[in-house]
Amino acid sequence: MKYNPEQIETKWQKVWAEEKTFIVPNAEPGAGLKGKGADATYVLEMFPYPSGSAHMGHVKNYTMGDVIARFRRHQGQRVLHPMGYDAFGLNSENVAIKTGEPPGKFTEEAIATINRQLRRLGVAIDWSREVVTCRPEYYKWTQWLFLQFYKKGLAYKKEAPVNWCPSCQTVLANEQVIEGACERCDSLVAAKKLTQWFFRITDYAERLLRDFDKLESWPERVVTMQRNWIGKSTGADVVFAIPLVRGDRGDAPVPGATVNVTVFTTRPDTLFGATFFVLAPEHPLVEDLVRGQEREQEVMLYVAKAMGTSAIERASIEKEKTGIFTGRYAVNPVTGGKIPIFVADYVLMEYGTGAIMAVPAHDERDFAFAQKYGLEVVEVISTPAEFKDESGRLTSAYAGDGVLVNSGHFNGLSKAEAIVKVTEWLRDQGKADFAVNYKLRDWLLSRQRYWGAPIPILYCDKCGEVPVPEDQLPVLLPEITDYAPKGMSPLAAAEQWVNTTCPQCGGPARRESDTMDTFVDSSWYFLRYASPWRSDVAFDREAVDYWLPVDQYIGGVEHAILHLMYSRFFTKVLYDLGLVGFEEPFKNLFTQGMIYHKGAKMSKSKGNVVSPDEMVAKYGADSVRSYVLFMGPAESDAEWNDQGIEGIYRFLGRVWRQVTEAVDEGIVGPSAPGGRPADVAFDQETPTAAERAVLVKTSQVVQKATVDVGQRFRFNTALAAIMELNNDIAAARTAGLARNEAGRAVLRHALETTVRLLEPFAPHMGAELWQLMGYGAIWDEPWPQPDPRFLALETVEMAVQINGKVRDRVEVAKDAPTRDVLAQAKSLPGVAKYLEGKTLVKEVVVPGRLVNLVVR
RNA sequence: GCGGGUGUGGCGGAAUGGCAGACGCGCAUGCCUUAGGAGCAUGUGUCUUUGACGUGGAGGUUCGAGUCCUCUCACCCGCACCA
Repeated sequence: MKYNPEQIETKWQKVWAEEKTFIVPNAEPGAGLKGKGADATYVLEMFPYPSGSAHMGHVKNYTMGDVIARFRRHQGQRVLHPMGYDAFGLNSENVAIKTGEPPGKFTEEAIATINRQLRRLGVAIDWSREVVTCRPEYYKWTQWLFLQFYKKGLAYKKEAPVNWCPSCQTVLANEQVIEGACERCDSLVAAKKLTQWFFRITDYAERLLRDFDKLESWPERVVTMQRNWIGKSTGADVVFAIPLVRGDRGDAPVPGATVNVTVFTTRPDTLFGATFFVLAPEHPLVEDLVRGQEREQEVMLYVAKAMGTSAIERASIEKEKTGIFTGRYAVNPVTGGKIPIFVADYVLMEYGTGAIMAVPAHDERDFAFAQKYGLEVVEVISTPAEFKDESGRLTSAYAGDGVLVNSGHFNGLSKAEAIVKVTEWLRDQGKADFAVNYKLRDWLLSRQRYWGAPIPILYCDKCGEVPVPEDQLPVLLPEITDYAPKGMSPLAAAEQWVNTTCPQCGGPARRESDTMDTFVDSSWYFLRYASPWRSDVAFDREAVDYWLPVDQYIGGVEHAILHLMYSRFFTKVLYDLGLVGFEEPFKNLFTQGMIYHKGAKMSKSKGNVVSPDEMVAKYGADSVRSYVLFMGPAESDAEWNDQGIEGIYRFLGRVWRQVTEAVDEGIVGPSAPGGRPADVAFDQETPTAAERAVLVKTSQVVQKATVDVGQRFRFNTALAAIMELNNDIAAARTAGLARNEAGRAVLRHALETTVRLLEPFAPHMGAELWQLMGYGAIWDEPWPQPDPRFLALETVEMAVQINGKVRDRVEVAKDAPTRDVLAQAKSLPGVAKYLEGKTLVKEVVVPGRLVNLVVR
């Protein structure tokens, strides 16, 4: 019987669908369950964005999750392994703009395609829990969650300079801007001042940092990336006074009157060296300071120019810093000295207060600026000579440690001491306080696009901003005909939909026409899986308590910040709202590497796409699944190799042949003697050396595969071990192990074990061979256990080294005493000749491994 | 610039401080076959081959280093004027 993957795979896929094999009910309601079920495991892969069809990256992602899910089921866990679609978003909308067809149509077609592909891959998914974010039964609850955030003051509207993508015709979150360009289309992002909706994620900055401790296993680099993104720095807020001058407020300034500006600094210890002051071009104070003053025109011209410069250009570090003197001065709060105020584009309005104190001696950027504009440089931290020229002038800024100098009564303090002392001193005068600053900005969630969940807010002339009452949810997307963006959401043009009545006063009201960022949809989908059928709540609390948090989350590293941080934020808010009982949604995270082909990421434009459908048609799902995991460590990027899958296909063919032949020979299968496979224990008194070798190999491979799959996620080495086992079985059969009953029993055990270990990777072949062996549902079998009696061979071959070089080998009993091993080793002819006439200095014996004799 | 990572045969990759190159691909030779992008067997790091050398490079620790430490080079990823 030839291995025919197509035939057996469709056969078993049908069985799994008809028998609802992988549909896992929730625990009985009210079964007294509180909290996570001891037998509950939640394995989740990031759900796909349905843009056409699944690619090899998806195949790898979902296969990996499937292997883990099937493995844990074998270990006796109830496994929640659901699937859904992140179905709102620009891709479908752009198709709609081109074709004029509703985006939902394209989306549903893509979903049907990916659905079919995943089923054809044999992924063990509970399809009864499918979640699709663009369907009203889902986005109703996205809107409901928005309203909960809104009620808590965590969703708010404000006017702010935002990132505008001129091509996508919508605003973007900070996280979606990569090097000044739109992450979707690479267009240069422009700064635009607009009124937009935000989530107050900055309120959670500290907890997002702190709760990394609550995670079990996340890749270090993902944590680091989030940490950097949140960008916490500690220091002080320091108030600088700017004396008013003639023309500021009426014509006669009150003597001593000032306007105060706060700056954030991480280096309050260097305050004595603050020789100038800089405002960002966008800083509102700039206009006030120069109004009616001599330099007004010049400064405002500079401001206009700076604001017209693209974000990338401005951010480019190579670019020379520019700036302009305002003609005004600020008072250094520690020295009382007047320092000039500049406007410069190296100061960013988005960070801190948009104003800085400049300490050129100890800050590289300030130093460069001071050099260019001939500003004073005062050393206040003792600086090593390498940073100075012969005359003792600083040649570059020194940011390192040192002792304070030129700093009045703080002289002699260390940097760390001074940071505290200077801040305290100023705090007592009301001029400073300790402060923490974050790089993280609030999450801009509104989008001027059609294909998203409408923001459930109304604007009434009388009542103002009014949330849509919960019982009126969902706010359905209206059907429209023109999807093209025009700088406003296409929804704004749907007059019938936009114009509505105010639920509070009954008067006319207009709907918010912006929709939500799709990352809102994906920030809670993992909760919906617990009870997607509930139409009365977003999720069933008891079911969520039972299944969540997610035990193993798997996806691409490209979501390290966006999706993963937003989901963490959502979970914390829901925790604060009392809606869930945990603060971190994903206990363990695994980020898989990408699959490349011909040296590049697969993409249609490069023409280097390997189609999963074609590969499945040619080699079968089992081969494709096994190959994507055999390519290399799952977390590494890997290059697709057509000959590689060929090799795996041949391997599966060899297993197939090996087992079917054994069935024909009556070694395994209904006609073979023996009981249930799980009971096979090997009770022959003394196996022969050949039998023992196979038994030992089997147990060792069970042990390795269990650790590799269950703990290390090293599927490639697990498969390699199974290949070794299969090779050894083949060799043993060739050598005549099947000659007698004992040998046949050993072979039977080894073959059955091979099939069971291979089954998570190649579930169809596993099911088919298991059936041919006369057994039932392999997916419900317990995972094989190694037999402790057969974890090591009776004798081991040890290397014998002289001075670290292998000179001979010795065969000894596995637990031979060191003394005997040494004696045997020394008597070896290949060793004795090196010992002759030398002094033995040291003897090292590593049991079971090697002997090292050090001679001189 | 800062942070993180990776460098091992012709290729993908294995190796709790203990015999470097498991497993797979490719290649070679032979067998089988009407045929082979099938199967089987054997071999396959390099070299000046009784042996020596080999994990990007240079040092170090150790009886012993791909693995630990120091320096260095190359490449990749993330952040990037963050005060």
